[in-house]
Amino acid sequence: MSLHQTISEGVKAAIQQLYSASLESVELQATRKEFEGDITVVVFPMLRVVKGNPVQIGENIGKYLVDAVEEIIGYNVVKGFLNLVISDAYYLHFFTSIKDDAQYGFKTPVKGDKAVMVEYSSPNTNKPLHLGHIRNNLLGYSVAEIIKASGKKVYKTQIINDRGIHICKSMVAWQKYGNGETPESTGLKGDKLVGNYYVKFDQCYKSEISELISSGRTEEEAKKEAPILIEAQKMLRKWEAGDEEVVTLWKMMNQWVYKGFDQTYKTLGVDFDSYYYESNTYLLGKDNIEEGLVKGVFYKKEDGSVWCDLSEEKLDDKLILRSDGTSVYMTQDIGTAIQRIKDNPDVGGMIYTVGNEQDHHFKVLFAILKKLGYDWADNLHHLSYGMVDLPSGKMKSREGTVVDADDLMVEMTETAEDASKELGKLEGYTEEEKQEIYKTVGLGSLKYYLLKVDPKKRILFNPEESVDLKGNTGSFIQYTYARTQSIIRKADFDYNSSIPAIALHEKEKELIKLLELYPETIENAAIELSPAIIANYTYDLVKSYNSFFQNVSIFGADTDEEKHFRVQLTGFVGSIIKSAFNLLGINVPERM
RNA sequence: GGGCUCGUAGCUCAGCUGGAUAGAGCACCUCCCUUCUAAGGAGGCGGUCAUAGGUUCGAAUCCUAUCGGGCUCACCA
Repeated sequence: MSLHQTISEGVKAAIQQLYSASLESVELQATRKEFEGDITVVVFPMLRVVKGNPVQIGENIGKYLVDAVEEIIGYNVVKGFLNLVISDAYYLHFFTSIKDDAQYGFKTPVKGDKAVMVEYSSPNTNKPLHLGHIRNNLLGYSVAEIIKASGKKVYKTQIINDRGIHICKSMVAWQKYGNGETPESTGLKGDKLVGNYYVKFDQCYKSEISELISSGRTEEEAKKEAPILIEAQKMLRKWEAGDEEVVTLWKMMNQWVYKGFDQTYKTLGVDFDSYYYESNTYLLGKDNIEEGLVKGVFYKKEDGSVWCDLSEEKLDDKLILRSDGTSVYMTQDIGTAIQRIKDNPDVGGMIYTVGNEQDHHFKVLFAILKKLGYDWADNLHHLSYGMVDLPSGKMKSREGTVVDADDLMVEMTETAEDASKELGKLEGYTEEEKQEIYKTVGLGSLKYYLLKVDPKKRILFNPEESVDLKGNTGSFIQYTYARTQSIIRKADFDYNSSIPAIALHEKEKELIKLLELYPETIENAAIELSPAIIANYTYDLVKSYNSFFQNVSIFGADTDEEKHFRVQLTGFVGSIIKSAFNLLGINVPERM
């Protein structure tokens, strides 16, 4: 039983004994620093069942608790707040009970609990990954890890947009201007090479438009009649008809892109269990239309188009099938969702990591799936996140203000290298070891910077701030971890033995209180789908540890017992930092 | 115009289902390296929690309206 539960029970018993009334729940909070005590019981809500002066009631409960509950050794009442003093023995006992638990905070998977599928990344095969994708990938990966830690099986997946007119654009441009270039012949990453041809197409398209306009067409006509666009449309039809030449070209260029993406994912440290390709799924969903019509969820208009009535959900009716019988984006998404559950029958819910510009789309998608009657439709979540803005404004690919993912990761690593060299802390390590640490630190800063903010908020990406090593940053936390490891290396005794009774320093108590909150924090982050909760918790823990580190002498302790305990505490704090950062997908260096 | 969302210190952000005098970091100012990693610590300065009402013992938090930023409302994906 946790301390909170013990106290809650105690307070309920006190009210029962003293006032013969019963409480539904007890409100507890951590005591503010200015007051004496550790845990505070708020008396006000009890006034509904117990009549009287809150201060007097607090006094009575406090007196009762000191007698009845072993862990409570004192109390004081300020206004309607009953502050309870918890014994050192409780904290020591609690710490002893968790310190050897390598799985502390992680629940073992519950048998029978349904698995969760997390979709993230969702790239487009003609554009290299950029800063926005980095936020998406980090969020998706981290949420998947957090849910795993909270005790569920997780499948990570991504759907790749590899078909459609826009894909044909880069293919046409490569055919016309590529001269047979390949990633090997140019030394370019495959996704970059293909991306360049996508840009090339756009340039060519624009110049054709202006030519047409100057020869007397309206802008609208010009946009439709540009020869290169006609060519791309022709190619799409050929692709859909299975034309061998086009399909071969498509496959070749896709392979280049995937190879490039893999490299980026590897550097970023994210991975996937399965891949879905739109070229395979774009026809899905049509079968489900018949099912919807039979169930009366969908209806057909005279022109043959199929719609879903969503007036009950206070949403506009949604088109599911065009009058010409072709499907739309929504149709595909319905089909893909159903297909995924078929592929993985143990999955009971899905999380879609997609930007908030699609909030409406997912609201509609989930509503439709629920109407179709799937039991898993209640467990669908849109992990919606805000855009990443630059100080100069929005990222726009057409204006060339996009921050490329690969470039950014290299820059962050270089900045970490510069800072590290300036401080000169890595002397005596091999060049390889150093490079590894620079990478860990550089990427750690980037990841933490993007994850510490509430997902649903927009992020202002300030390049200078993101590489900052001071304050609430990833590298500050990594630094603290490295320091804990240094302490452990220096401790030449076995710090794993049991802990004797000693008086606790205020800073030690604060640390243990924070450690107590760790499992709850993971649970919360899993429910809220927010890595930011873990990030902020870790920062609090690190701040608290640093304060301890600076104000409490570890090796210069008065007694061996104290030294012993402080080293153990340091070791445990280090292990929590490491596992919390694992949940964020951030590595920690053993030294820096 | 309808819907959703955000607005907290000069800047970037925390603030759990309403609880005590709203917290951190950056920046600025003072101290602390002969002692465990100073990428650190101790402290100072800095707020009408966008605005106006309401709900109650009590509101940054809940409700309503207004202002401001963003997104969205396709037989596009």
